[in-house]
Amino acid sequence: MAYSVDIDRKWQKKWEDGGLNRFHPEHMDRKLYVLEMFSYPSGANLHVGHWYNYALSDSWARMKRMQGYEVFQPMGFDAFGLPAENYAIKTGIHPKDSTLANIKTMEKQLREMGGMFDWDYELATCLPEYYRWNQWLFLQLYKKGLAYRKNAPVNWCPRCSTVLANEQVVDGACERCETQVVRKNLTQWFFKITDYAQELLDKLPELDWPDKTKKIQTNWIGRSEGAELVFGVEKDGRPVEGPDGHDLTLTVFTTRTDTLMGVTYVVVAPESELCDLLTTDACRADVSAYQEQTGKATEIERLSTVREKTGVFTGSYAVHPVSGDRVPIWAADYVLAGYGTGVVMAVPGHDERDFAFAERFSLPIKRVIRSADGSFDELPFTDMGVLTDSGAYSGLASGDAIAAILADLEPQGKGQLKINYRLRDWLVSRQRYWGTPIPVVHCPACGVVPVPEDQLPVELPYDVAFTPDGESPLKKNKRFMETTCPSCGGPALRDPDTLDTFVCSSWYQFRYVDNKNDREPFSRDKVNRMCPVDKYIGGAEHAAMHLLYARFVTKALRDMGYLDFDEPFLSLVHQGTILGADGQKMSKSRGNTISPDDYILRHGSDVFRMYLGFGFAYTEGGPWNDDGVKAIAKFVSRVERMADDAATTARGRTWHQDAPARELLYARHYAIRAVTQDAERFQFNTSISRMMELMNALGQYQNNPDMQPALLRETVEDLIRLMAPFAPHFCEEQWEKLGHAASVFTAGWPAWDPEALVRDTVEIVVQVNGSIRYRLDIPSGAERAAVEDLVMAEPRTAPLLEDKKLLKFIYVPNRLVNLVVR
RNA sequence: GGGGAUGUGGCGGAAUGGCAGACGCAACAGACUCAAAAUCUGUCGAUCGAAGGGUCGUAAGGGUUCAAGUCCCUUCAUCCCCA
Repeated sequence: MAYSVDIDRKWQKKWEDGGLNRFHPEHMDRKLYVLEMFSYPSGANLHVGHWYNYALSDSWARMKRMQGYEVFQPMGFDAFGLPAENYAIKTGIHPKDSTLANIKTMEKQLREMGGMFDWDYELATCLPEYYRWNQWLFLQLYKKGLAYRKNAPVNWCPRCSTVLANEQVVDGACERCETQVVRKNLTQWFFKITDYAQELLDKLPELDWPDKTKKIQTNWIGRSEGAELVFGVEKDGRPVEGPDGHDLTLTVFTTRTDTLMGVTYVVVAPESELCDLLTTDACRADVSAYQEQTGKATEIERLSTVREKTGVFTGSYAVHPVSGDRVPIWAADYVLAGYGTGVVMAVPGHDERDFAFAERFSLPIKRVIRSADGSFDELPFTDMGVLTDSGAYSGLASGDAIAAILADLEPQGKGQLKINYRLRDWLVSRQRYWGTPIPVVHCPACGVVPVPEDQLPVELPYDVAFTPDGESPLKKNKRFMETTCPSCGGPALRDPDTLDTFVCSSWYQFRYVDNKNDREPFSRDKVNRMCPVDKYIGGAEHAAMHLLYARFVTKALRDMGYLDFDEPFLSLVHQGTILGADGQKMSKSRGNTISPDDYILRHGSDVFRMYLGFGFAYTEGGPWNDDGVKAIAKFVSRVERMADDAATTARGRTWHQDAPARELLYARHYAIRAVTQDAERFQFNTSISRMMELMNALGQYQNNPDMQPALLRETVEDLIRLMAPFAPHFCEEQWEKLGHAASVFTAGWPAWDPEALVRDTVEIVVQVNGSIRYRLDIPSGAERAAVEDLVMAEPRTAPLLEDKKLLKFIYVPNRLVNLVVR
């Protein structure tokens, strides 16, 4: 029977009936946890991106299985989130109904893909069996002081009067009604990831992750070493009383304490509370107008260095900590309230943004640094250098000046070393319906009261009006909202917000291993034995948030005693993106999408899978090409014909090593080694190339008059085993045809014989000053001296050295000789 | 704006600092065929040469090295990410 989708179905059924994909916890010593990022159950069918991620990771896992590992490869669904809710708003279909239906379809398609998933370990985050443990996690973090509430700005659409997620804001406007979005403060829940900033940074080097992903995390965390300096404040000629009753001071964070004597003004973020405190009555109107205007700008716009600088004088003055000079305090939106202290000392002579701002508003610009080596140092000069015009500090190098200034300021309480992180705490509140309810109760008498663990889950009600009209949808459901206080028993209200879906995905890798546990989120013992995940595969778009959140939660769980390791994912691979045939991102509006189903019906799922493996560098991706699919279909049918031929020749007969046999043996073991090594590092395209070469060698050998059937057959069987992870249904069929009763996946992975890879002679190139002059056969593995004799004795060498002096003889074993002459 | 990548034949893509273009597609030629398809064989970076062979060639320009697609600097282009 020629390979087709029917073969797929035959083997899918056999695998299911025979329990081939079961994970056996009793073989824990050989366990390998292979995890693909779970998917969002959107739309109806799996798209090419799902296939690319899941099918090829599955191939890798299948290879590991053949190599003797007990592979744990679960699958599940990241089932809460905005798309289902937006879909519901548009169509009226309840998120729960659409999500559960989508999951059904996706499960079916994942089976049809031939994935080696053990469905006993499936999970879906929108089910109470799962999200009750999200709530549990929230409560543990709350107990530990790692979950807290504070005011934070949200994107607010005044027209829809609702909160928008960042992805719902398009060019500063609401994606639904195109109204300008404003920033508004709301009390929200945060996880204190910043407590772990340093460890998140420190543990990165030991992870087997792509360098660029580590770099993204490093930048995201954004550690900078600097100092906090304290300025005094004068408003209308008098000190200002701060919220604590003491005289108000301004603390700034700077990495350039050496430029302190160049400060000519100070800037506060317009949205900060400090700004209101500092504004004088005379300036009140201007500042208020400015605050309103600036509320519309996004952070990215505000931090841009090319954008026209805006700002307004607050009327107050800062008192310089060293000179005691008074400098004006401005409000300007290039300073953010959420970063550092929300106050910046402006040194226009040595900072580009301060310089642009000072020019725009005619503020003084003062040089206090010169280049150390006298090189060009036009202002703004932002490099380190030597201090000038800085009083007692003049003449010091920047580094020394920082130490000297801090040494002077520290005793007065006006300055100290400080490490600052760009990372901010994780905002987990969402004013949305389709998510995990936050398990706290707001009691008029007791305040915020956590729901006792034995009352979890706080179930998400089904019957909710989720059309947006300005409030969290849950707020309108009286039966949900109205409850009694667990502490005093009086009437109280539930929290109407839900948790960010990144909470679900921050710990799912632990739930998989114990997904049916109804007493705890997971058994500590099981997780310690099964985790961390050995190989994690998913899109690079999660390089910052998801991966950072999961790392944080792992560390928090460790510190609370629920598990005993530091990192959730030891080794990480990102697959690339498959583009449309036009080289553009696939999208319905461009009409360049590829539907896997059509190809699978026509060619079988293995041809589709193999094309994905062969046509792209896995971590790069690239444009789709129909011709490439045909090429694979052709290759698969060549292998099938070869297997047919081999199956008809008797097995078990011996063969001997003659010249053609040695050629084939070389090709065979070369392929085994290359496929093994390349597939190991997710180089599926070159792995498949090597299989094609082996197939070509088999074709040659088959036509040789001295062909020995037993060797042909043996070699074909090796090819089938090498191909099995990439074409699992097809290879099961061929394996069966070749007379094997058991699955090819129990047949073991072929081993290469180093002996077969040693050839008698090798061809090297002979170069003169780096360009190739001729090629020469030498005995394989020859000593340097022997090669030198051979080359110097070679008649072709003499003319190359005529009138020249041989300076150096370079020999790279078995590759080349370079004669360096003058 | 910042951060991260990428740039190699007509195309997808290979190359631990050591023979650039593996493998495949497309194209061309041949075999088989009444013919076509399928299959098999060969050619296939540019350029000069009848040929042996030579010269040039990995976005552009510089540099390090006996040797650079690979390492360093500058420029250009494209793509991705930004709580």
